[in-house]
Amino acid sequence: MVEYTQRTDRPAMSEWIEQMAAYFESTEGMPLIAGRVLAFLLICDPPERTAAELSHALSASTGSISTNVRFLVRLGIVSKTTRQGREAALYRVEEHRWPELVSARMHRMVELESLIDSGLRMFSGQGERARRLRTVHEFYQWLSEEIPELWRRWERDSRRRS
Amino acid sequence: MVEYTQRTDRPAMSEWIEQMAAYFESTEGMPLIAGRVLAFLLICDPPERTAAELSHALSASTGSISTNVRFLVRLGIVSKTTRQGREAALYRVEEHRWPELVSARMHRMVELESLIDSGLRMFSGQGERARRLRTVHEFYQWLSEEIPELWRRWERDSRRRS
DNA sequence: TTATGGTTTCAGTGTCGAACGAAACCGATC
DNA sequence: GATCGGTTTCGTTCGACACTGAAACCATAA
Repeated sequence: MVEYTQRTDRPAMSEWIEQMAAYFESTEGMPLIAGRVLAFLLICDPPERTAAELSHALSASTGSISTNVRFLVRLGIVSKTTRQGREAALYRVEEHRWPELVSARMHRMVELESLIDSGLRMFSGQGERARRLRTVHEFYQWLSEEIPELWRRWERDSRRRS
Repeated sequence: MVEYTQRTDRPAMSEWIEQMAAYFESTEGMPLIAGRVLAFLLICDPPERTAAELSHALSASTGSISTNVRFLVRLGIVSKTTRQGREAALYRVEEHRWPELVSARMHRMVELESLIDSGLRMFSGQGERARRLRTVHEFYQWLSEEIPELWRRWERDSRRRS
């Protein structure tokens, strides 16, 4: 008889997981299963799980778990640990990495600055064309100073807290 | 003989438009055509265009232009103006709205706080489970104070500039 | 009223990617 | 060696959605 390792206990728990997955799907474009794995790893006890356990707990195919877990590892929010004498790899969420991910997301937003910039150089001659671009550009110039500043502040504040 | 209203003049221009569209597709999940329309409206001269002109300039079907222009209008970054005595509506980019859009995007990121919060309440009993959630929660608590602050600063700085 | 741009609606097409499940693979144990 | 979990690879299915093009629609001008 198989001992299923703690399925998503109560309905409330699996509902919370679904909401998390839905959030990541809609705002980050993350596959549903990846979001479920991430959410589950945040609250499962013990915190380390094998791919097989994830597959059982979330009733997703082993194939899907494999690709999505790899996705999360590449993202940097989940880590894979192996031990000798134990064939199964263990996955756990690296929750302290969360701020880095959000930071990276914001930096990608600011990346648009360089594109706007090149457009501005390209059409600098024409007054009206440049006007609209300049308005957007001024904003990104401001933002691209503020965002790094924001994360320096986070470093400082979180260091102080601990 | 038909007078095409200024197709994407030089190859450099249409390439810039493609890069913009690609950016919005990859980081915002925006349809390619919507990104093209947005980019084109940022640099076209004169700045107001009819749907038919957009269709010509970007060689996209009128149907696609219709749906994507509506999408951009609903987003708030493009406006539609009609005049009496003129059946064609004119579209123009509302470049001063750009900061609002970026702000909205960031606020959606912060929305995760409430979900994490509810999870935290749900599992507050168990020590280990709550630990990971609390780490993430502390970050979002900090962030959800900083983000509104950031935009207050933008209001202030941009007012000063003008 | 009819004719003339222009715009929207809608059904159909093609593409992309999420998810599955079976087969292959890999390490460790017996 | 063979066996046994566990993991990855891979071909396939399925659904979503971007895009098209033609038909319907609408407002103005003749």
